[in-house]
Formats: sequence, C-alpha cells, structure tokens
Amino acid sequence: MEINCAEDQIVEKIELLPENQLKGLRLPTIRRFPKYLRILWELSSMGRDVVSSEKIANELNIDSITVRKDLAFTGIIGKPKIGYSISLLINGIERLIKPNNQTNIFLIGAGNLGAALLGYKGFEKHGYNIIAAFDSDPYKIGTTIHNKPVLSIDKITEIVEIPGDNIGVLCVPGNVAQQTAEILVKSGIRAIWNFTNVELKVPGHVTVLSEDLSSSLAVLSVNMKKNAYK
Amino acid sequence: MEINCAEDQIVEKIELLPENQLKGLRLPTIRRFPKYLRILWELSSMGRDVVSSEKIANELNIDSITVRKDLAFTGIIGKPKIGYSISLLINGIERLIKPNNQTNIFLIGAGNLGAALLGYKGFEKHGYNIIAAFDSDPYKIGTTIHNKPVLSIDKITEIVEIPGDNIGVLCVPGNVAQQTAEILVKSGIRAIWNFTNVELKVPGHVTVLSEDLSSSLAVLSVNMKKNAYK
DNA sequence: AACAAATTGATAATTATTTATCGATATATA
DNA sequence: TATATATCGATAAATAATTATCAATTTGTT
Repeated sequence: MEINCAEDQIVEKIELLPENQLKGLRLPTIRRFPKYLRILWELSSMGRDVVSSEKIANELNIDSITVRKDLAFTGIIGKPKIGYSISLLINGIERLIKPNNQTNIFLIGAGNLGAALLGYKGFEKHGYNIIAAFDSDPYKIGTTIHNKPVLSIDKITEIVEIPGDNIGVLCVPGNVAQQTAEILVKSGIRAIWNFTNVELKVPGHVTVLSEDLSSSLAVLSVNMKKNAYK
Repeated sequence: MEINCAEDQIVEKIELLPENQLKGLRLPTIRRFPKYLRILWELSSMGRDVVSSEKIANELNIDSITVRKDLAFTGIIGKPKIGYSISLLINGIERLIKPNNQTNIFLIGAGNLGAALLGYKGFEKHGYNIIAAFDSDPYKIGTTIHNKPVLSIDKITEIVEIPGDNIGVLCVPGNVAQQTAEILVKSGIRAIWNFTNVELKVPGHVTVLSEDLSSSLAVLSVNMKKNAYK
C-alpha cells in the first residue's frame, strides 16, 4: 500500500513545511492552536486587526507566556505595546495545522456516533473534505446521512483510487475495530481517527489518534472528588 | 445552589477517599486508569488472576515503569516475579475513579452528538446513572432516545430535586452554551462535561471538563505531516 | 524631547512527567 | 540448597511543559 499515488507524494512534498518548524511542536501546543484560531476568527469577524497574548490568554484561562511561546512557533512576531496581527496569526497557525490541500475524510461505521460525526462542522472549517461513510448494514447502504452517501464496506478498497491524503474515522464496534483498521491500512489510508476503545496495531506509516471518552469520564470523576474538598 | 441536599453531602463525605490519596494523582495517570481497567476486565473475564506491569504496558504501548508508578497510587502492591492481583487492581482503580454511589447524568441538547452520547455504554459501565435528556425542540420532547426520556429544557431546574451528584453533558449549539451552562449551575449541577467549543465560565464549585474535537484534528494533522518525513 | 505604559521575546526557574538504574524479593530449577 | 530469573518498587536522571523575570521596543502623553 505504500506504492500508490507516487505523483501525489511529490505534490505533497512541495506543500510540506520545513521539517524543523514542526519538530519542536509539542502536543499541548498543537492542541491549543485550534483554540487560538477560534478566538482569532471571531475577533477578525468583529473587525479587529490586532490582539495581545494577554487577551487570548484570558479567553482561554491560561497564561499569556504560554500563548507567546506557542505563537512563536508560527514565526509571526508581535509588536510591543500593540500585540499580534490577527490575520498573520491566522495564516501562521493554519499553515501549521491545516491538512494538505486534498485531505479526505471517510467515516467507517455509521452508527450513532458515526452519524453524529458526519455532521461535524469542524471538518470543512479546518480544511478537510468529508467524502462518504461506509457501513455493513444493508438498510443504511445507499442512503445519505448529512448529505454524505453511505456505501457498502466492501467498497472501501476503492478509496485508494482517490487522490490525496485519506483519513479514516473509525466508529465501528470494538470487536471489529482491529480487523477494520487492517482493511483501512490495506486500502492505503494515511491516518486513522479512532473512536473505538481498542488500541490499534498498525504499521508505522499510518498515523493513529485515539479518542477515549472513558479517560475523560475518569478525569471528570476525580476532579469532582478533588473539588469536594475545596 | 450550594444549599441543597445537606444529607447527601454527608453521605458523600463518608464515601470520599482520603484527600492525600487523590492529591498526587496527575492528569496523565488518571487518563490511563480506564485503559488499565479495560485490560484488567478482559483478563479477568479470561480467568486470569495476575498480570505484570510489562504485560499491561505492552498492550498500551507505554513503558512498564509508567504502569508501576500509576498502579502505586491504588495502594495495591505487586509481588516480584508474579505481578499484581487483577481483582485487587480492579478494586483499587475503581476506588479512585468511580463516581460516588448516586451520580446522575443529564444530557442537554439531544442533537446528533447528544443522541449518540445517550447511547454511550461507558456511563453504566463506569457506574453512572444516565437519567434523561433535555431539549427545546417540541418534536423531540416527550420522545425517548436510547430508552431515555427527552424532557423540556424548562424542566431542567427540577434536577436539583434529584439526590446525588448531578453531571450535565452539554451538547447544545455553541451560541447558547454559556447561557445553558448558567442554567445548569443554578439547577445545582456539580459538573459539566462540555462538548461545545466554548470556554465556559462557571463558579469554582462546578467542575468542567471540555472535549474539543478540533484540538484532536490538529494533532492528527500535525502527526500526519511529521510522519511524512519518516 | 523626555517619560510612562504596554507588550513582546529571550532567558531562567520551577514544576510535571517520563524514562533509567538498580537492589530486593519471590519463584522455579538445577 | 544454591542459583538463575522475572518482577517489583525506590531512587535518580532526563525530558517536557509551565511559569517567572526582565530588558528591549513601540506608542502615547506631558
């Protein structure tokens, strides 16, 4: 599956950021970037031109030093007494976190959660093309959910035909998660956004990001207990 | 809203863990506990009695030292050459992360995501009681989703009547998120699991945990780009 | 033009988290 | 019984992330 779309690989390379700009980027910083973007988009729509790190920090309940350190990764420099140019920041952040031009989302498993994710506005807003859903339920196949077609899971190998970076959003039951992931890998997928609670085993060239609601529930529970003492 | 259910407060205190057992617990550790639980539950169902930190670590692709440090918080001690008692570990972890006996979940906003979360099996599995959904859509009010009643959002203040710790799962549109959160606070909620992309402002006695899919998408995107260099 | 205020960005300090090292111990085996 | 081995748990080291300090700079004000 590494052999497909040699041309696309080249196109992609051209659009890549210099490696060292990504290198120092750490997880907490990356996770904050979309939060900055949301604030910047809003300020921009209000007609504002500049913003201070302090202002952003207050909106997010974090420290302004953290904001400045994060923003430094974009290469955008602020002016003392003034702050940062909002439009430059938006460009700078998007350059770091936006997907490459042709990045396609395929949703696997159009159950409750899958159907909900098909309606997630963030895909388009952040530059992803959500193409279709795959399911094995004959009653769902042929229908559309949020205007996206639901296709037979047997058709999944055809995604290799689609040019660009293809991301699979895995929303199948846990007991078929690993085998479905393997089909995705064979189909030439570059990344899996894993909403099952299974730890997937995939080759190194495939990027996996797992969501885990039970982890969050645990945090909520412990925070509540800690909060009871205050 | 701090004045309700004095008796329940007392009951709750009795069930609380010693404060210092929670104190050192850090976020990464808390987030791993449910992952350990899943493995332990599975091993237990297979009839296994003991497990080594190395085995757990391999399943999760983490370091065994991390596992041992995490498990130390449970107070359970393992045996050299043998490992840990699975049943003791399960008890120990649940003691830390399980909610208090009567912890109720209310879902606010029965849209796509909300409806999906109503079907989330993790609530029951981890000891939460999912009671009802609230919505403002008259076509939804009076119906059930995943066997849970959908009630008018006007009824929300009545949750203060329900004994126990009440958690609100916030799935409303972003533009009404803050105002809905304030209603929840007035209604005596103790925690909010926030699935909107708004940073909520709530009093200190209310615990908030925010999910943010766009943060995850950013991580996925950057990881894909980094992976392209390898 | 001098000064005050706001804000950045660099460096340093602190705190959090992961990873390494290693002695101690329980079990199995020769 | 002695020895080898797996494994824990304590301590230490290394890495990551946040927070503090402060000089430099830009703008506005007297």
